[in-house]
This record gives sequence, structure tokens and C-alpha cells, in this order.
Amino acid sequence: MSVAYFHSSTTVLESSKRVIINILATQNFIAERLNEILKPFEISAEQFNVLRILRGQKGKPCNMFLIQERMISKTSNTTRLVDKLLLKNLVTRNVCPANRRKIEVLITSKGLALLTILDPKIIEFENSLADNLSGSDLDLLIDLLEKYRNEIPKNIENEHNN
Amino acid sequence: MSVAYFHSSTTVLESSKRVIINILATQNFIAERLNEILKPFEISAEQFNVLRILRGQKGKPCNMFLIQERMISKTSNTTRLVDKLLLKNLVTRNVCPANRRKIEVLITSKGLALLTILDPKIIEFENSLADNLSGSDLDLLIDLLEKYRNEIPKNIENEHNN
DNA sequence: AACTTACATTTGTATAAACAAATATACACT
DNA sequence: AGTGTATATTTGTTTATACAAATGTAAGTT
Repeated sequence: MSVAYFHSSTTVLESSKRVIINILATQNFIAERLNEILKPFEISAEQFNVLRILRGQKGKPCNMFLIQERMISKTSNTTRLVDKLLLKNLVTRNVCPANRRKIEVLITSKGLALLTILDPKIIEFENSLADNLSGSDLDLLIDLLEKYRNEIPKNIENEHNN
Repeated sequence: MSVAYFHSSTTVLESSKRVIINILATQNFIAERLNEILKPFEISAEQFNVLRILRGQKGKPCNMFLIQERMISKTSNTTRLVDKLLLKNLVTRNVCPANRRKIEVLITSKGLALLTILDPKIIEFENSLADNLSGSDLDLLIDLLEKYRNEIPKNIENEHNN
């Protein structure tokens, strides 16, 4: 889900508007660069995201609901996303024997190999942005964003060592 | 341009990753709520953005290039965006007599009226988010985001009194 | 004037997002 | 077993995005 927002002409904006513009501009900035990194490998950011979620499972299969839940943007169509990864042999998809409503999705060795190639590029990208701020400012930024969304700050748990 | 990013399982993330997740999550948060506000009026966030850019022109016509330049996400198709606004009679579109390559787009009174209805809802939305932070923290957040994108902090000029 | 290049916008087309509706399975209850 | 309801995923369809190519206009050059 992409969002446009005014970026217009002649008057100084108040902070409540400027912060929104800045968040959207920053998201756009990140999205453009991430897509550039991924483009040579012919996967979209969404597909990349799903691959990382699957790797984070460390061998445990992941059903569609779980994938959807862990994606930041919940609106995309998980079935068709996985379809595309399946076509490239980056994942497998099987009906769960214990509950035939569920689907077990697993990353393949080809998928893992692709992530291994991408890992250093992504880390370099993340660090190149993070380097613009001091360590304490980076943590402050995280904290402010969480507060801005009115989210209870927590130690976000996530796949690491990726 | 929407971006997904990992939001996965079991390990604590370093700040360089967390900040990206937080920016994307915040953008998504804003986008969802903004779309909710606009939905009853049957315009998309992008269309809304263009209308605000046109109002910011204060009667001066706006060509396609200028509209595109002022949108945060440059990738969308301005022609077809304006097409849709035209269909709803929210804008007019005419060939520029001085330079027949250019197009003059203007917001109509119907377009202005729509913005007038939306204005308080948008302001309320912006303030509801801004209220989660103190004034100085809000300005700090803006500053940190600009630095994060490595942009020279400036007093953003924009349409106001909207 | 013809030719070239740059500019401004539109169009074509393939892919993806959004959202509602449909399918298929599981489980609880009678 | 049959019925209703919740769960899990898929499919259909409309609209939007992304990107390349095409169109039309202007301006400079020979």
C-alpha cells in the first residue's frame, strides 16, 4: 500500500504535517533503494520478505496465515506471492497432513542460497543508512516512531543471523 | 511503491534493521488510516495528494511535470491519475496555449469543496498522531528522519492553510 | 525549410494490489 | 450422520503500478 501526500508550494508547514511527509518520504527512499538491490535477482521486496520469514522459521513449515501476519503490509495476496516463489523453485508448498486446511510453506535450498547472496548487500544497505545517525540517535528514532504509532515499545523479536 | 520487510521470529534485531522495520510499519500505519478517511469520498491518497498540490497553486495552472515532481512517490502515472480526477470533475485539463506540449491542470470548485470537507478530518488525523509525542520530540523525529535519509535539513516549504 | 535533439505528455502492456466472494476443511452440537 | 459455524486458503475481478515505447511539440542547427 503506497501513499502519496502533499509536497507542495509556498508556506511553512507545522510539525504534525511535516512528520508525516518525512515518514512517507523516508519509506519511499528505502523502498526505491531496496528495489534496486533486489531487481537484478528478479524478486520483489514482498517476495524477499516472505523468503526471510521462511528462513526465520529454521526448518519449521509456515502456513499462509503466519506469513501474512508477519508481513508488515497485510494487504497483499499471500497465495499469489507464494505462487511466484514456487515458480522460481525458491519455496515448496504442501497441504498440512494434520490439518488439511493449512498449507505448509518451506524455503528451498535454492531460496536459502539466494538469501545468502543478498544478505551482505542488505546489511550494507541498512548500515549505510544507519551510519547517518549516531547509535543513540538511531535508538531514539526507533523509540519515537513506536511512540508516534502509539505502540508499546518492546524488544522486537525477529529473525537475526540472516 | 509499497515495501514489505521481515517481521519474523526469534532473535533480537540490531538497530539498523529495527529502524527500517519501524519506518515501514509507521508508513503502513499512516497509509491504512488515511485510506480509511478518504474511502467514503471515493478518492485515493494519490488523488488527494494531487488535489492538494493543485490547491497549493492558488489558481496558477499546474503542468504534469510539476505535479509529478511534487508527489512523494514519483513512480505513479500522472496522466492516468489526472484522468480519474477529471472524470469526477474535480480538475480541468487544457493544453497550454503558450507551449502546446504542456498541459494546464486546475482544481475545480468541486475539487476545492471536497478538500474543504476533508481538511478538518485530515488535521484531526495528523494531530491525533502528533499528540503521541511532545512538540520537541516531534521536531526531533523530523530532524532524525531527514538525517537518516542524509537530506540537508531545511525548512520545508509547502502549501499550508489548507 | 529540412534535420536533429530535447522536452512534455500519453499510451501500451505486463505485473501487482485491493477487496469481495467462493471453496474446502475442521470442529462443535444436536 | 446432519447442520451450523469457524478457520484457512484460493479465486475472480477491478483498479493501480511500473516501465518502455510512442506521440506530438518546440527549439536549435545547417
